[in-house]
Amino acid sequence: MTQKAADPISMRMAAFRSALQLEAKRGYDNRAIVGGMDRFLDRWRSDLTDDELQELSTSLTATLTQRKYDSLSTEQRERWVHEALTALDDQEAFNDTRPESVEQPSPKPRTSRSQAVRQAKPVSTKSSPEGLSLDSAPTVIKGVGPGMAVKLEALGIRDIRGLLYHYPSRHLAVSQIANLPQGEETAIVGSVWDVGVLRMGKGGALQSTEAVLGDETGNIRVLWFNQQYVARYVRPGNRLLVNGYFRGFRGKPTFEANGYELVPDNEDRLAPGSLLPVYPATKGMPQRTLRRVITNALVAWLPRLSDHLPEEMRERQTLLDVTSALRGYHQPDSPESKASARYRLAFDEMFIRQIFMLSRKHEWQAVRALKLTTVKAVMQEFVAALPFTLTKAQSRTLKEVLADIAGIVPARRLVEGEVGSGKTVVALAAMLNAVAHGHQAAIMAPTEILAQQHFQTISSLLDGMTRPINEPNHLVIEMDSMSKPLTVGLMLGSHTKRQKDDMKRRMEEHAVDILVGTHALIQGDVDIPDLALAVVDEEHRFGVAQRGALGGKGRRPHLISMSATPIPRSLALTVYGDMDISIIDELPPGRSPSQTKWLRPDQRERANRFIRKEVAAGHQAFVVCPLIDESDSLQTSAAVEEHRKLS
DNA sequence: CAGCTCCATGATCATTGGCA
DNA sequence: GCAGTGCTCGCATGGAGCTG
DNA sequence: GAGCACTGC
Repeated sequence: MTQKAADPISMRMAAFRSALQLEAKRGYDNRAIVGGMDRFLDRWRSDLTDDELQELSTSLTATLTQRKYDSLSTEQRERWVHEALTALDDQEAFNDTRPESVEQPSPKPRTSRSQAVRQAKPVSTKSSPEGLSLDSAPTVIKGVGPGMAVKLEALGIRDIRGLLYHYPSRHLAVSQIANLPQGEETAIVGSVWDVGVLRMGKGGALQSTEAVLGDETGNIRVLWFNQQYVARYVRPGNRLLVNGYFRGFRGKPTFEANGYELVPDNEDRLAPGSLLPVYPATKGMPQRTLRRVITNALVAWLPRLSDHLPEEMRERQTLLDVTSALRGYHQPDSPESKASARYRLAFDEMFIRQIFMLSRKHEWQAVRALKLTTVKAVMQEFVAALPFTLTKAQSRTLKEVLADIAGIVPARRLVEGEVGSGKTVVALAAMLNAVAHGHQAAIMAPTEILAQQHFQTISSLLDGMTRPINEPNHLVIEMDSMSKPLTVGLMLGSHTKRQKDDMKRRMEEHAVDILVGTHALIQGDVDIPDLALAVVDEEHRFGVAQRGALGGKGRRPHLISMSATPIPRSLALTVYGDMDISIIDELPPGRSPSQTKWLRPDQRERANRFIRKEVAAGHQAFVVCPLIDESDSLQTSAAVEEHRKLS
């Protein structure tokens, strides 16, 4: 190591002292310091200026003349270390009594600045906290000015709350030097014994910083590639936090550092076993700064947070209070405390979501709907006319739906079931029931193709009852149990304006009873004056906002939502907390459940063989490709290419 | 496609001094 | 609102993966 | 070394 900077003598003393103490702790095996004690002494002494040498006490000078620590016996080493420590004490006592002018002959004033490791200031807001809230700009935090506020904004942080809730994306374990894990990023905290610049790379073009860091368990070489300036920032005697990887390089154990951060001596966090937060960051915002700023925010604001969950509830659920949870997730002292903090914060997210959902449901149901009591005759005729019998799951779901719409509280029900499970049958039954009361119903799909499919399904389900007409996009149904025929209309965006206008007019005149179409079209263009029931397919964000679109004239339609997305019930309850849920978990007989297989790229030929076999047996297959034509830049398989391979 | 964030990777050369 | 002054950041490169 | 944040006016 080279390029010694002149440090205040006290820093050098501190480094010497910790080296001695570690040596004692390790049983005087001369391994406390890389290279051994003798080399350390040489280096240490050669760093002193002549003036500084003059200032050394005689006992310390004597100690330093000791050579060949290596050759001493353990007892001799012990004695020598003891003497050296005493000499250091003397020296420091002597230094303390010296007048100030002699004390600070250091040529670089910056030492005092860098060395005055930023103590956690008792007040972490700039001005008085009066009039500030969690919504205040982050610039009220010490260390945050306009420039930094811009960078924080890029991270989505625009107020104090944003800082407190800027969660670490991961944590690093703080390890001791003696048992650093291999191949896993960790953090270590230790005292700096030596720093210097190291030339490497071709012609020594890379100037890297090398340091020796020690804790109670040992010491290690730390390396910052191509960051020469670290050597100017870090001084011997500093307490330093580094994160990085422990690797052996050509037999030399080396810690490849990614970051560095000075740690105040009185800092009690960062004990071995605790966890260091790693935050999502931006250019110009190293982890060190984010940690500092967030710590400042935590210190100033956590005490002022009040918990939105009542204590009784927290106890019942064994949840931490918010304050501890936030502190515990930002700065956990163990994996366990991180886990319990995380649990509480996750609970909050779920809980708030639930509240939001419930309020949405509340709002939806604040307006009355039409009572659509079950018209038994119609239901019986419909079920009897079906080309199949309803499965148990379908009957159950239909019953639930019919019960919903029989009340004045607008229904909000999600019917979940995989493709082919028969959701449309249930929806159609409910719509017929609405029509039996003399009202209108609509079913909406996300795409034209799906809308068309619904229309066809309805047509085939009611096959025996359709009356032939020569008007496209219309279906006329005659049921014995109904006093008059009913009309089903299909409206698509691709229809001509004339067709659409015609359909709109018929809807408004109530000449159409059931309308099939796409979400956008029905919500945007059509006024359905007597809408009593709306069925929405595969649209999960259908909320209160859309109520206006659905004849919000002091009345709400019942809402049935359909989804084929197979998510577990518990998750569905969370995500669709504003809806009641029915699950059709049974396929009609003859339908085999679909199977999903995942194959690796090298198993492609297996898939192709399977396809060929099925096709040969007269079945069909389809392959989904992300592109139609092969592109130069993208390595994905294009439809054209895939087609060639398979044919 | 651009613009990001994140992650992994990077390892000289020659002289010198002490010792056999 | 301004100026002076300390404090902090300041790797380079390439690939992967994400988002507008 | 350059910009930022803080301090003191």
